Amino acid sequence: MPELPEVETIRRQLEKEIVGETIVAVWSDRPKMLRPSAERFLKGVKGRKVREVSRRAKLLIFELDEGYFVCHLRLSGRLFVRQKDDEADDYAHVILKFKGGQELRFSEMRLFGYLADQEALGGILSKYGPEPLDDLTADKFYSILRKTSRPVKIVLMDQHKIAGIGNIYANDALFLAKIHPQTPADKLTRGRSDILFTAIEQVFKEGLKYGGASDQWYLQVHGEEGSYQDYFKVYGRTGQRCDVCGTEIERVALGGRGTFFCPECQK
DNA sequence: CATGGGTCCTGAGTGC
DNA sequence: TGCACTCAGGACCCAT
Repeated sequence: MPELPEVETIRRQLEKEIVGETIVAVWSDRPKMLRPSAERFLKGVKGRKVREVSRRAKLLIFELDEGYFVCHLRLSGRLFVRQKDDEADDYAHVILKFKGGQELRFSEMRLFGYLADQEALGGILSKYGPEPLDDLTADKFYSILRKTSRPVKIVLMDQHKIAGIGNIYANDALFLAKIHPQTPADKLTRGRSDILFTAIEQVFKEGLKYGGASDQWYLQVHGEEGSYQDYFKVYGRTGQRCDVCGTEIERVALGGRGTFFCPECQK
């Protein structure tokens, strides 16, 4: 699932590919993926030029010469940069067509992802928590954790508390920090909070270094896979041996999400 | 405000 | 081989 490292990898690639392009048309066979509606979305972007591609949490933000729109990849979303005569992409439900024949194709098997204009977003961008690689500090992180007794993994994944952490990196960061996912957030000492904060930075940097994790659907803008999935520590590794102690990795459900940990290293 | 459950959607996986 | 069924999963919505 695209999390901060995957979305940031795509952002960096898009920045090189589509800045300066002018949107001349939008095609879709699933108009519900365009917000607030296909008609209004089209009206907001047609004829506009892409000035910059930025990111907030897991949202890609396309800054235009007038206004902006965003894209959320949710579970199985992919963005491909293609030429108009390139062969079709599976599950491509929205295509932005640029002047000159280049295209930005939004492929989304589960149909949870969306493109939204400013109007459809309301104020949601300001409701996200701090960016882990940017404005989050060890102090802020500790103060977030001590305010709730929910399991620490649930807190990590709460976008309103901290932005950009999803299931893969939450599991792997907790493993690196040797913290059990179910630990109540407010039971962590300042020292362990600091270790977890560093672990989050570490797994995100590693994810970025490998171009993201392509364990299910995620692909980069030309269809390449990332390779962080080859370096998963616990995520998706039920029954395999822990790299540190050799104990079998376990899986439990926490908040309805698959949760992976080493019962020996993470107590 | 904090918390937890339901919901969306479809391919993959399971059982027969 | 193929059918019917269940499940995963991010974030929003709603009830408590």
